Amino acid sequence: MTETSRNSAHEGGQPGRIGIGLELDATHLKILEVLRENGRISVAALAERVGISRANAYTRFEALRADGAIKRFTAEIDHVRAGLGITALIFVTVRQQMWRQFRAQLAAMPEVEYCAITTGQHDAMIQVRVTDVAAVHTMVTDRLANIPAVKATETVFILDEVLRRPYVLPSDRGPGRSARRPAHDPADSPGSGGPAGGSGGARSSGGEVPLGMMRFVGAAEGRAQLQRDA
Amino acid sequence: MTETSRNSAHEGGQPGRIGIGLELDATHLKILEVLRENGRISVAALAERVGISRANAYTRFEALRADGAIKRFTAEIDHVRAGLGITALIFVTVRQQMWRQFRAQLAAMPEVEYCAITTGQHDAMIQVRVTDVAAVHTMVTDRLANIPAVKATETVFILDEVLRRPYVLPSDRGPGRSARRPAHDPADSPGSGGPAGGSGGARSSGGEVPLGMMRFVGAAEGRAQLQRDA
DNA sequence: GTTGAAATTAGTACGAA
DNA sequence: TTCGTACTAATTTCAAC
Repeated sequence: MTETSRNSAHEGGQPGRIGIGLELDATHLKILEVLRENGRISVAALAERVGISRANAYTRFEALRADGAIKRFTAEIDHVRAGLGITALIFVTVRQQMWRQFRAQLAAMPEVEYCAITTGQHDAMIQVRVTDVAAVHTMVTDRLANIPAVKATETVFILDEVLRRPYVLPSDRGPGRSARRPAHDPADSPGSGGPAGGSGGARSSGGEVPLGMMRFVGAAEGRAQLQRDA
Repeated sequence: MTETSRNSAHEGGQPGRIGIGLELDATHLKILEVLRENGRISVAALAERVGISRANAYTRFEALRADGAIKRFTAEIDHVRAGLGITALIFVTVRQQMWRQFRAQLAAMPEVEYCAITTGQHDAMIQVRVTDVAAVHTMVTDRLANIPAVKATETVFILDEVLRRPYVLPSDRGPGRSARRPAHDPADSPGSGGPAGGSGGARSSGGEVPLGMMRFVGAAEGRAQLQRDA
């Protein structure tokens, strides 16, 4: 229920159908644009803001929902007012072939708001919200340390959340640049084929990383099985 | 409009009033609980699910909105279906006394979905969503590198988003544990007073960090002025 | 894909407990 | 404060164009 979609996989929509199920046109994107800023707007008002008829808005709204382009509607809550003033990032190194266990344990931790599998030095990044700094320490040393799948952790505190956009859309880019494929020199790509298939040469540097350097690989050993493990 | 609230500051609610403006009781939390999972629920249905009258639900709903506990309602969008299949984290080291410029430049980058100021090796972490890997490279080398405030970057790709909860609430914890202050030994805190006032001793380690180690400081030089700079 | 009308539901205001 | 009810306004649905 709380699991998000895989980057490269579908999420239980129509079984057998992997790719896109709905071709999003400019109007669809416009609807998403309005909806991400005001998720409680009525469809009637939405139609007016987008510039289409109400019936059309209802049809498209329902299509976006059914297709999965809109996953859910949610309220953005002020964590500080809700009593969770401390936010931390915990970078986790996961023991190989224990991803499934790691995922299961994560689901049982209510203070975890976000978890992503990453390339680079660590294997996963989790964001937690707790009441005080001590709770972070408890979380890392007591709860995470007791998971066999967790090999090592590194914790960082979030001092300030500068920016949070309610989901980026390709239409955010100016009309001059293509949304599908921004203009660039095709020769200077660091690696083609996407990160999910990443298994290129190891370029792990120890100290300060110069501008633009990417940690593309380094902890990919246990990640190949990720696709079928969980 | 897209700026989120400071961890330790208010956000333009009632001027002069810093702390909490509304004491949240169990019913308020219950409302938030429902609303974060279904932001489009009608107040009538909300009242029924929470177990209060409609009039009461309207009053509390409005109070939560006015107080700022609910910041906004938004639609969760499937970035892959929207055409932004690549997600990356860029860790940025910011040149001292250039935070204001850094923040301003960030606002002009539509592909940035989230940016947080952190403790640890780097100063900020930004999450970007783009169409392909090449766009990440372009973003880092062309756009970020041209910001004088940016000293160094380190990029990591997100292979999978395992978990995303629509905002964690203190009520997520079981009823046995206190929401305000979880039971723990007060002596084993890594540092008291919260991370916002962080200026403790430097404990920066170079290689693999053992379990539970925290990068509490290390790049705090330019961060003290953060409170008044931007 | 659009417009317009009917049915339903949502939002407001009030007095009572 | 909270609840219940009645009133008003809006939204959603469904029809025909």
